[in-house]
Amino acid sequence: MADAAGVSRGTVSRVLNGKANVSLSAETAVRRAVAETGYVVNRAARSLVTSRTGSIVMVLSEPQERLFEDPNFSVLMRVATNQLADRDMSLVLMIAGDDGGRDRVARYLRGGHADGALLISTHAGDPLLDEIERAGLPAVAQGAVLGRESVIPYAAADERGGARAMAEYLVDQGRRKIGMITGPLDTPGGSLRLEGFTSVLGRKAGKQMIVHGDYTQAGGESAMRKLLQNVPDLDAVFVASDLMAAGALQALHAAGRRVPEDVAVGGFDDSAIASATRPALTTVRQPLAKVAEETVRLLIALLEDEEVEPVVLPTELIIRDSA
Amino acid sequence: MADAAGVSRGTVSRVLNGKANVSLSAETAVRRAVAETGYVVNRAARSLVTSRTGSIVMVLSEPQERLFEDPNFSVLMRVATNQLADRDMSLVLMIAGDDGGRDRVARYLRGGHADGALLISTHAGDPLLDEIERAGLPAVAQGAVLGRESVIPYAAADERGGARAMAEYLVDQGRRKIGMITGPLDTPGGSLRLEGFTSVLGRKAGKQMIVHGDYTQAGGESAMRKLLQNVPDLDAVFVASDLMAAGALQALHAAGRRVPEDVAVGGFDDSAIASATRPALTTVRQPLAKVAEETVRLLIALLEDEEVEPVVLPTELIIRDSA
DNA sequence: GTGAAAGCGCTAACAT
DNA sequence: ATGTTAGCGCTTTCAC
Repeated sequence: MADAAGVSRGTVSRVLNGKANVSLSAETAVRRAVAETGYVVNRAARSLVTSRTGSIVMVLSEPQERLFEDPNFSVLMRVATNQLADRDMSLVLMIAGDDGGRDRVARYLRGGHADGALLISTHAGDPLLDEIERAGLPAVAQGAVLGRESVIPYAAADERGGARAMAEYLVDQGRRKIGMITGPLDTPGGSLRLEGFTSVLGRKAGKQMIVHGDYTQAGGESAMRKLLQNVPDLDAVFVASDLMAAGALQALHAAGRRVPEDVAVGGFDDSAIASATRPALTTVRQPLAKVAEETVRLLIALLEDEEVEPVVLPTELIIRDSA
Repeated sequence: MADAAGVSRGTVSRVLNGKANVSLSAETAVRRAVAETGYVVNRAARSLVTSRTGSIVMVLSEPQERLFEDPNFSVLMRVATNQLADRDMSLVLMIAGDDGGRDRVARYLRGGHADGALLISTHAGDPLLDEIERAGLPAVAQGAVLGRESVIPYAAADERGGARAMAEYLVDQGRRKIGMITGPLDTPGGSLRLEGFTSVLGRKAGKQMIVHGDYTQAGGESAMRKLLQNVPDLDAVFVASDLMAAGALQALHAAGRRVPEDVAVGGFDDSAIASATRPALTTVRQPLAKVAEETVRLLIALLEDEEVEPVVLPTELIIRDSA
């Protein structure tokens, strides 16, 4: 390569890395040679000397079943690959759904195989978090990591605000007995949406009005059954995800309740399923693509040693037929 | 590391790579030292000398909108990361949705940055295919790549058979005017499901009975409208994906047709949405996880220079309420 | 069975 | 502004 351009290896390297102190003629010669020979740098060799890998890991901390269904995640993936590709970095995917997976990810990170980590739906108390902190690896999360909000920067939708908007809407519609089906409380979507809900309902959000789900459709269905059992005269329910809401609709249908006449149902996410259910779901739209973009932007900033602050983006109430 | 174990670097390498000619005592010493020092091999250095990268690329050739909604894809991803992680390989994700993306992937492959490629929903005639062939890179596809069935091994569901089963079922139910909404014809799901359908309906599958969709819900909805316009007395429709079928249900509802009384609707995939629609979809279940497993198994076999044959797995008719 | 040593392709420090 | 050179950490001959 250096021969083909008639310059030294050092100069080739300088051109390829955009370093200063290269004459125009040398640069032209190198670029021409690169084009002619189809030369591509060997990343392994570069990585060996720079000790940067040019790749970042996307860590999915999710029990298997959710991965099948989560819409957020594919958006983030798309945005992340695109945005990283622009900087010639690549995205490595790892799943830390169980101990074995977490171990693998930890080994991988410890091995210095990645320059940074993108944390997806990491639960509070995940041992991986200590590992990352100890390794001093730049990391950002999509959605706040509960309890680590100040150490791990994140971008997220305004979970609390979105939930509050939905709760207020249901109240404004004249609903009096409003229940909630939450997500797992160790996820921000689980606890923050609940917080938003109770901040509006106050003491009316009694213990028997709240049932915890697991973000699956089947989970939403059984949670709804339980809620109906707890509170037979329920007239509205706020479900923390559209998928669970779809399950809740089925349970309500099976119980002979009309939606929205007898029971109003509010979802969260505005995922594809929201407009497919019957009745179509009134829900809270999350600006997923924007959240994903911001998440990646934060990581890139971190890699360049810039200061970063968490980003919280506004949600939007989408009114359809279920409430 | 070599010092810590009291042996030479060469011996350490032999132990770590499971090579022969290592005494038990040396092996024990090395393993102990590894455990004590927390040593992890430097992949870049290894890669530099072996010229294997230890990673494989998953190439998603999909216009952006589908990625949001495709269920197959996350299953494959999960299976692939797990299965590759078992062999200490990592999965790099690339999206080749447009020319820019394709270029990036091509550059990446040409640069020898991956040991193999996992092709997802690659369309017939994708220029990337030539690139891969030229580079001699081991590659397998999920779903047949139309026109390259014999050069690119693949694992897939029996698209044709599944479609045939659905068509036969609709006929057996006494339906006479059966339409179809297909996927894009340059995808195996598009053309093979159509083939299965016409193989049963024969000349009854006239041109105006077939409308092409794009696998999106909105596309299914508009395709259904068009179909109703073409054939007002339609009494059944086979839709090539559940998501499009959800759209079709909405169009039918809007047109005042009852499902299944007036029009029977059959879907394909048995994805999460199939049981969420009302009425719940009668559909064709694809063994996604199995397909994903087989796809990865094929690639691994290929990496080890074994002979591989395409794998086609049986589908199953799932009868619910829509037909 | 094991050590010594060459070298993978690159970057960065040092000369010039 | 550019060439020269010393490694980066590993695997792999080649001796022994």
